[in-house]
Amino acid sequence: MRPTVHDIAAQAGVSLATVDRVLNRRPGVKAATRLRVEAAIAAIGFVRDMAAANLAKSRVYPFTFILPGGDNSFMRGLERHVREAVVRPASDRVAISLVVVPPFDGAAVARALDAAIAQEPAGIAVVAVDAPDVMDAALRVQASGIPLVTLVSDLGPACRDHFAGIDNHAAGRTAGSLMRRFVGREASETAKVAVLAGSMLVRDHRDRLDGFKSALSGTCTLLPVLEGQDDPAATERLIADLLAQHSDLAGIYSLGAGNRGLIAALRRHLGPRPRAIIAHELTLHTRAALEADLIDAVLNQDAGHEVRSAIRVLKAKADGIPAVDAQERIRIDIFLKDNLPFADEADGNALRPFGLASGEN
Amino acid sequence: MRPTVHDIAAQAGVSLATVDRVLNRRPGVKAATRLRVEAAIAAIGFVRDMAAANLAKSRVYPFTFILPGGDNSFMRGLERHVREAVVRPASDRVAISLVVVPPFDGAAVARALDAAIAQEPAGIAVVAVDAPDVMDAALRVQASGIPLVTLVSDLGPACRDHFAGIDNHAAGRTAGSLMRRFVGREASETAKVAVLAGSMLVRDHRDRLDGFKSALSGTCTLLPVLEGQDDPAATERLIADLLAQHSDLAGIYSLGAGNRGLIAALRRHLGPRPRAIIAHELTLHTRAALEADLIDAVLNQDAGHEVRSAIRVLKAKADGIPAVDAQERIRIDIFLKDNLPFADEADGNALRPFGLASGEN
DNA sequence: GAAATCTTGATGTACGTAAATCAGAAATTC
DNA sequence: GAATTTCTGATTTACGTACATCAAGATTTC
Repeated sequence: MRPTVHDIAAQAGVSLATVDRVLNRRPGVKAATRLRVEAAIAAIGFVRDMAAANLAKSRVYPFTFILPGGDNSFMRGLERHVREAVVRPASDRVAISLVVVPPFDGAAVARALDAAIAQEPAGIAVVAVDAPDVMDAALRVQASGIPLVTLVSDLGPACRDHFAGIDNHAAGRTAGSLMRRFVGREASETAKVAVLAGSMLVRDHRDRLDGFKSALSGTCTLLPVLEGQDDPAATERLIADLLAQHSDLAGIYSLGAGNRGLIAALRRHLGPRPRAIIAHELTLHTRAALEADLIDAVLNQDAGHEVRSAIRVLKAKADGIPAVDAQERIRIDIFLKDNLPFADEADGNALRPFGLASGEN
Repeated sequence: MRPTVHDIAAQAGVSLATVDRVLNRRPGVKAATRLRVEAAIAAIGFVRDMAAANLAKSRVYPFTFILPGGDNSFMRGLERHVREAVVRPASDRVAISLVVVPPFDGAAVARALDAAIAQEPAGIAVVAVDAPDVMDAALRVQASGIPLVTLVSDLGPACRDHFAGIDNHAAGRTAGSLMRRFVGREASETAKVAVLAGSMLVRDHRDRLDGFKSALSGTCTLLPVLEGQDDPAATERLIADLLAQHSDLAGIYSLGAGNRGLIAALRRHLGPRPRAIIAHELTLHTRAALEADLIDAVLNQDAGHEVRSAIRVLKAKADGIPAVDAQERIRIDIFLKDNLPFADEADGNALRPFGLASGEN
């Protein structure tokens, strides 16, 4: 049996009340006594039962999550993970309210942030849009003393307490390394590689492109970046034109959303496809494309990890404990056809048993 | 505030005792009443507070973990994660005793299993050695009604309740796919690829080799498999000889331990190294080799995930709840130089704050 | 030496659930 | 209709911690 507060009291020869005062840093304990108690704690190796402590405190952490709406598969998966966290009771004592705003609408995000401030939550997590009014709203959040975490898409260190997402420059480099190797050395310098982005206005996409370029660094010829604006039909046309014009295209890097259009164009395309197609985010679509050999690799950020990490960080901030950033670094997953995880782990289409949280990683 | 058992009782118009009987599947409740209570649970969206439940149960699950000793970096990382679970109090109520046995010693593993049986734990996890006496001991464990989980290395479905490890055939296929693409198409058929194994007597290694071959399927010429027997010096000589004899070697797949010898040989080697070097398990050594461009890719299984998964499964078995296998599937991570996680996440050389579990993913 | 302050002990309630006990009520059997 | 059996209610204790209150002892202050 693990030692309890009673054991500390016995060991230190003090009362339970005194142990409690020491443990919870309450005043009214002589320095000498405090040392005795702390020695006893160390001696018997006491660790506070957080579950019991939280139960006794019956403290709840009201958090607000702000996500973009729309039909982006990744965002919908993210939303599912947030909803899962909403109903998960596991010693978390977290009460999450979820706000969905129109996608790519900075003003809407800013309004949602201001509305959240009024609710006085213990923390806010937001999928940010890189716009001035959002940054202003973020500064207002911080000014009101509410911890703020950006999710997936960052705003820069000045506007938030923590970023729960991947290092997008590293993701771009990873894509570049894969591209370089998949394309092969022989034709490398003359090999044409295209990049498909949603919009260069989003910070993540810019970072990925920078990383991609730096990893490729002169081994390939980069065509001008195509911007699909997250519109499947437009993206499909762009890619179809691209394939028609460059029959010798060596690779495509799709660094944002818009995979549906890309995949549709590839599926329709006759003749040999480029040697290397690399995309982001494992969804039903990219998964199917991987399995059908339409795509070669998918880089992924685990939405579930990001949500749980955001919650952990917010809780730590709310308690005034510094978050251990190294622990909260989100990994960049690489998936080939061969190492695909089960569908229900990757995206949000399978239900879990009632009241059970997912297997934590 | 979240609804509690009291709210269910009020809503269903029954007593607390009856709610408890329904919740904990105790007998003595009429079918009709049970339905009423379940309807009330669904109606008010009750979810059991697991922290409080575990506290009240004050149940502990004594588990025994049996790991191989030796200086294998991966196994030491695994041991660290087990030790971490030992001191983790978080609502787990798990009491783990850790047994370290000599590596590659089937008899020792069998003895440890029998010794564990005598302790009557609620479950046993073992890094199995694929030997007849181990299988016999495993069967004795099962005969005594103790749930058994194999960790990292399997024994086959007949001898255990669950395997907490990666699909090694899939891992081999993944390595094969990467190899094929890294080597390039032009020289493919004549490209020579070597495989380095610890010993073909271990099941995991055989599975990986099979998967590797199937993914390569005639696109490369496979040299005879080298067996380094986990001896760094011997492995280094093998690789040095290999590099000397085949100056046109296109790739090396190191499918087991012995990476230290491989890396040492590569570091000493003068002249161009093979285009593609792929190894298993992210350790300090493979990490450093990746960063130094001595290795191109590392496949990894997350030891922390495996340990936590094993604990979850053992607990579920102990409670008579069927484990949800899909949730417990361990992923095959691919790491390039560019998407390396922080050092202390990958292997076991950084200490975590006292009493804090790792981020779970 | 009396008053004020600081320190400690003793005790009780609370959190949400588990589990046990005992007493009735209802349904079933003969 | 009496004797069983099955079901349900009421109540209590416990888990490990937090937190508040009151009393009393120890120490300091003037």
